[in-house]
Amino acid sequence: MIRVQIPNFDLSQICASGQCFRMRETEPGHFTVPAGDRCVRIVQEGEICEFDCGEGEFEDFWKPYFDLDQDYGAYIEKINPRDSYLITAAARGSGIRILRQDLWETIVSFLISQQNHIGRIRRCIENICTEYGSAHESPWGETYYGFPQPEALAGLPEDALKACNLGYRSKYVVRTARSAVSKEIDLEAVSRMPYKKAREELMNLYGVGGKVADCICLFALHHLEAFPVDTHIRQAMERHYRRGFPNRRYRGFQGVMQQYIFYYELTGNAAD
DNA sequence: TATCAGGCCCTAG
DNA sequence: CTAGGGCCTGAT
Repeated sequence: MIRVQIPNFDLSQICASGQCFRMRETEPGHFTVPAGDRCVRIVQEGEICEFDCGEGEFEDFWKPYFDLDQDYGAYIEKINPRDSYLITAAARGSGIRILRQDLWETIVSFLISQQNHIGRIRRCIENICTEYGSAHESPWGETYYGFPQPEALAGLPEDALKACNLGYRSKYVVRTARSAVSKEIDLEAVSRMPYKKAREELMNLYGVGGKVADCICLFALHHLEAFPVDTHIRQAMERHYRRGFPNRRYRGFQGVMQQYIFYYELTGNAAD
């Protein structure tokens, strides 16, 4: 059990920010976080968190996963004080972190996310894990399912994942799994590429367009300059940044700002 | 009952 | 290169 104090860290916000579809708040302040074949339980009260794992695993895996060494207050301080919209959005989501999720898992997750609702996205991924992932025993005695490797999906017929409720996205996932297994795309290599190159490479995958590629770059590869534009962000841009988002000012960490805006738009901003 | 979700593919012009 | 139809399913 690891007990730590972390400023600008709020698991509820991260859970709702939609970067990770497997993370759950089981009861207020109690979280289960699956990642790849791992799983950890965390209890949060204010800035104090208790990670239900050993120190080695915390340092080596979860600390980088949640980007805990980064000072997000520093990002927030760089926001233009005259930009009241972004100031408000960042205040609302000040506990958000940009995660470092597994590349393969993130590719599949965001292939599934397109033209889809969050609830269904979660169910789809859950279905895939229980159907094709391997069972594991958690330290606290629960069995959970890991995320299946590409090999587990590459041999399926293209529409097999419709049984997991993916609909027309089934073939996107299966074909992408085949590309990974055949090394048509080298995920190891992609993970070492700079943003633009990685984005370009990912867009060669069947079903991966610009928006999905940016989500993968941001939420798995930690390219903070990636700025995924979906319908919510597009609307926010039209309402608040008619002259374009000030990319110059936030160069290199626009993705962090995107998350503040996305979370703010998603969780409702009626209290403006 | 229609519309449209955290898009992308494909085909026409 | 740009525009527009089609696509699974389900929430509203």
